[in-house]
Amino acid sequence: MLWLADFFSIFLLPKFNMASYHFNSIEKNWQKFWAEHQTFKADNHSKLPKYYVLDMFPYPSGAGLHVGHPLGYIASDIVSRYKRHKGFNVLHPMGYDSFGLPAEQYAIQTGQHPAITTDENIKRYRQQLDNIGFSFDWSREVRTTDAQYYHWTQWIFIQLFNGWYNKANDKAEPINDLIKKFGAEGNANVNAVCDETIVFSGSEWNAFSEKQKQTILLNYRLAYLSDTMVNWCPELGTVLANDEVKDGVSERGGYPVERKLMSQWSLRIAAYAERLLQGLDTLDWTESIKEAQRNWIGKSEGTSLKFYLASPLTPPQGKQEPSDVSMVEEEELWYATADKSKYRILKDFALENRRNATNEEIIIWEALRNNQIENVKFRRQHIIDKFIADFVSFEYKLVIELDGLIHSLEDNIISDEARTLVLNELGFTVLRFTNEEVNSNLNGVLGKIKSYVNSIVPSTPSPMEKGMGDEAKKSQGECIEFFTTRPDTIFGVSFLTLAPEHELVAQITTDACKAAVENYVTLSKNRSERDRMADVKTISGEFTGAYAIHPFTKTLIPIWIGDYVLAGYGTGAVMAVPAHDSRDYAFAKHFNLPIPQVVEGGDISVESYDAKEGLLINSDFLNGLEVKAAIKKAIEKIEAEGLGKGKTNYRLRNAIFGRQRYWGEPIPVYYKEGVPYVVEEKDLPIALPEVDKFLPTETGEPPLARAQNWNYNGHAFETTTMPGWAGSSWYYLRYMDPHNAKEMVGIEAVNYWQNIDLYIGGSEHAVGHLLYARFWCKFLKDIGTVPFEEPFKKLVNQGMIQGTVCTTYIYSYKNHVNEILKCAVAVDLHSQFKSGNSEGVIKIIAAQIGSSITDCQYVNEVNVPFEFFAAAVFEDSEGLKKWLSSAGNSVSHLIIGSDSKFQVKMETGKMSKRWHNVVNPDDICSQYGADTLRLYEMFLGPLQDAKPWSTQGIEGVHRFLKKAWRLFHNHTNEDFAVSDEPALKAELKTLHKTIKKATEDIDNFSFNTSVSAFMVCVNELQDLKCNKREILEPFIVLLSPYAPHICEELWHLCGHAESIEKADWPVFNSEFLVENDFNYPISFNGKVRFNLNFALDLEPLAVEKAVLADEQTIKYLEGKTPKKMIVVKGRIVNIVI
RNA sequence: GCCCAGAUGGUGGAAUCGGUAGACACGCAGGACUUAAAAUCCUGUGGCUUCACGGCUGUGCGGGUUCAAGUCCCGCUCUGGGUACCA
Repeated sequence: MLWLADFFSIFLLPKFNMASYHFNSIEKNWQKFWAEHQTFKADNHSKLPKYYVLDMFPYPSGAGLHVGHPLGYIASDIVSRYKRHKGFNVLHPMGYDSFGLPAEQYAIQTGQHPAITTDENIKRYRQQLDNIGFSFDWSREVRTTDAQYYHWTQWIFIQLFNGWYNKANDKAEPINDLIKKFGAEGNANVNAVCDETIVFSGSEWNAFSEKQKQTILLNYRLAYLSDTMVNWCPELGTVLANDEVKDGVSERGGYPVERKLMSQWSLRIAAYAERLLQGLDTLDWTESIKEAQRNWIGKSEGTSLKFYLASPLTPPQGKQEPSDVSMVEEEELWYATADKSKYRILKDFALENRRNATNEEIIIWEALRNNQIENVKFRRQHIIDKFIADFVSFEYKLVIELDGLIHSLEDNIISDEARTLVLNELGFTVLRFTNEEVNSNLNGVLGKIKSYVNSIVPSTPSPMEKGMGDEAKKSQGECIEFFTTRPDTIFGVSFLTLAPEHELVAQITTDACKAAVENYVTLSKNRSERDRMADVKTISGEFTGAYAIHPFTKTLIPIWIGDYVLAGYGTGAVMAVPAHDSRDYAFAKHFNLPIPQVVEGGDISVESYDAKEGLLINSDFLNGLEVKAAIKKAIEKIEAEGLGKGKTNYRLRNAIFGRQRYWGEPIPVYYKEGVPYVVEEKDLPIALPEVDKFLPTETGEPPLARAQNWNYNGHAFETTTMPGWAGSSWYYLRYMDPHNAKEMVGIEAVNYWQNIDLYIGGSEHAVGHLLYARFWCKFLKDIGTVPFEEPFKKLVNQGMIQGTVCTTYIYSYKNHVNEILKCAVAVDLHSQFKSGNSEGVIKIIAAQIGSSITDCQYVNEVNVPFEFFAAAVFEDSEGLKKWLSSAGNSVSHLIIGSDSKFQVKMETGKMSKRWHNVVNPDDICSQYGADTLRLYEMFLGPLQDAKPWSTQGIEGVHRFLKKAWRLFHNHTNEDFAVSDEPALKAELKTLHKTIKKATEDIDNFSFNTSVSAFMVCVNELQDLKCNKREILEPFIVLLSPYAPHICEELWHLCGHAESIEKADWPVFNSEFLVENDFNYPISFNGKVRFNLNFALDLEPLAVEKAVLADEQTIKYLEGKTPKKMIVVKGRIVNIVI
């Protein structure tokens, strides 16, 4: 193919075709010219209006660019070039999102440093991009893997760490201000987005140890360390964000993902939930992307609501006391006072100790519990710092220890003296008693406690006493809290459902139901996330035997558990209204529970009526109200009675920010006594260290733990790295000021360029990248780094260019001499095999191979390169066999279809190395030229639509360029020939029609239609035999954004020394399109029969008269009188008979 | 299930405001030039019907509004994308 083209260009064309269109040399020349003249360099100090066009920068994968990548880049390039013609100072940069998993996976397999792989891939990408002639300002290139770049990614992390979200001002503020406030007045009046509401005074804050302060501050910081349930992917050895997990497997690689509790860096994106939601309304994005973000943020407004239990809580196990603090609160309390790094272990020990209490311990506890001694509240087996105290009172800062107890690991190592010392340091007094004392002289022991308690004044509530606040005391733990968006349906509640994991399940379950409930809980625990997701239809649950009291009707409501209720959302409990919620309805039907209707509408005997419309019935004080009004009234009543509060829930979770990976930005954090600190800004960047292997350590720590001297002034560095989206969340800012060594972006640069006028990229980033980048932008606005709140004003999603995926299936079989062989088989056999008809498959294979087959097994499916196939069939069987064997699938036979051709299953799918269907744009460029590729990709259809790649039609576009070229050249000898004669009216009309269309189409991103307008223009000019400069020069300016090389060449042939890029966009003049008359379509009852020409200034009445007088009209009227006549000036005439 | 987008010739698609459906291109058929091929150019090309003029029909399906509907409204079917026991 190639050699033929070369042959013609070298030997034939120069001889006979002096000036034909040699795209290869033309394109190379101009690409060189643009690079040498820095034609597309953007100026930060221009007086011109600015226009910022951005493409989503690519991850430089090993497969190189495929024809799908440039689609969006071509569109943005057209807009950039157009805007330059229109007199804008255009910023159109490109870079690489070069941290990522594939390079690291490759590094693990080969030992090759990811930086090397990445560098090679970038070189290849750059070459491919250059071939297409983009007008990028390469002097501004950024790479997320550059230390000069991730310096500032780390800097942003530090700002997040040093920031907290002040709800009062609805913005992020410096943590130092918060610390000052804590010191002055405590946190009672701080309205922050934080994890826990610990209340302390200013003096208490000042009395806290450094460690305690830091622990509390972590609850406020926007970048924080916490124990979170994460999506752990063992195969990849890392955690994944929610949007990186699809259907229980990793989006990249498709490996299973499990839920795991880990200490992780997270970003408090949820603080910005409302602003992220509100901001969407101001954006020029497609509705579907905005909707996807709204769903992801998942705002739901409703109310919290308490149901009191009908009977007091029964202890689930003999030894566990009725608690006035629920287990959750107890755990939170532990967490507040415990050493976080040891918390997980300690918690288990504490629970274990409680369950296995010694006799002496039980004796003391029976005396201390329920405020029996001097009304002092004691807790048992409570975690303080690294220790588990046997008994503790926070008000009196008193710890009571019994000797002879089995302590936790740490306790065994550290002596009792040391324990006492540390506890004293924390402000506690320790009283020690031996088991013998307790057994022989309990009264003496209690007396000592009493006299101590009476000797001191109890302290005001401390942070440790969180959970002992008024609210907890009032509730007395005997209620269950719910969240509902439909408080109006409160009278339709016929049962309550708790998640199987709900904390109260064990405590409320009656003995009669205990076995079944425990069984069910175990069952749901063992069901993996994936099973639970896959199996949505099966309804399951158990009755706990317990009842709650309806807050208004005071009737008894049974409490069930069911795994359709998620522990992680709301309160993990649902007030079930089966008549008006489809899931509750299904549950009620399945277990035969009542379905009382409280909103009019629908047919409750068939299905639930979920619509938020209708009048309330059977609902006491809500009767007769519309749903909306009823919701309002119900909330008022619930709040008035102290049963709950109007509340807004968001589905948006805080973003986990750490990855147990090597190839990412190091998190600029070090640990001092287990407390995280950020490094000083002057020490940035913290460069990614060298490691011997890119794998976790033997002890399971991330790869960075392998690095030598991985510490900061002797303090160990964080070993996790940032996730892939860190670098891409702010890269658009760095382009504005890419070489600034002092700041991430200078204020002057960001004030000039502002936010992005046009952002083009794939819709696969709908929630991930676009949401995170918006979050960071809002944060950067809060801290004064950028002057705008939304980074991307207008977003256009280009559709994916899909490839063809060809699949064949491999079977292995044994022949008559017991040899094991393999054959590749057509699709129809595979479907038979799958449906269990292996007998039939064996028969067909045997018939083809011509021998008896004793055994036949399906082995796997193999994707075959598309280039082997013309149209789902394959004739070169030896070639295919060869390819299969080179891909590791040696086959002895191909099973041929009835048409004696080998058939392959063909589907459209993603273009990827994996499917062997990547089409390289370089091939198109060398065969047809970059201009043809650019025009063709635009001509394929609307930018936003997904389309399978095919080269049919590319000839037409190429032909068009050749035609355009010929307009400038003499027909006989092909010399350049443009005339300076004035243009004719018809020629000007064609030109201005095209100016109008091309201008409007770019503004509407309708690039396919403007390509067709150019074709129409060239066809018309060709018919007019037009070679006039007055027409052709403006025309190539119009065409140049699409096909810059050929236009640049023609522009210079026309005698211009400067780049066509500097030419002004032609101005449309409507005068040339003015028509004096119009060929009216004359229709009868809406059917067009013929046309009549009238002057356009002829009034409708006159047109009507003239039409009626026409003999054709008379013919079609067939003697009837028209009932009505419509004349639309310049459009149509319709006669109603 | 829910949300969003869409459905037009053999194919990709056009019709931006309710006003001649199928622009432009591919493919196909026929022709010109040529020893031949390539390249280029010309003609035709939704379906049915007719020697022809023409007629009928036609934008996923069924209704409706209108002088006029691919376009607006109601009810479906199917396809693509997103999302999910979110209370």
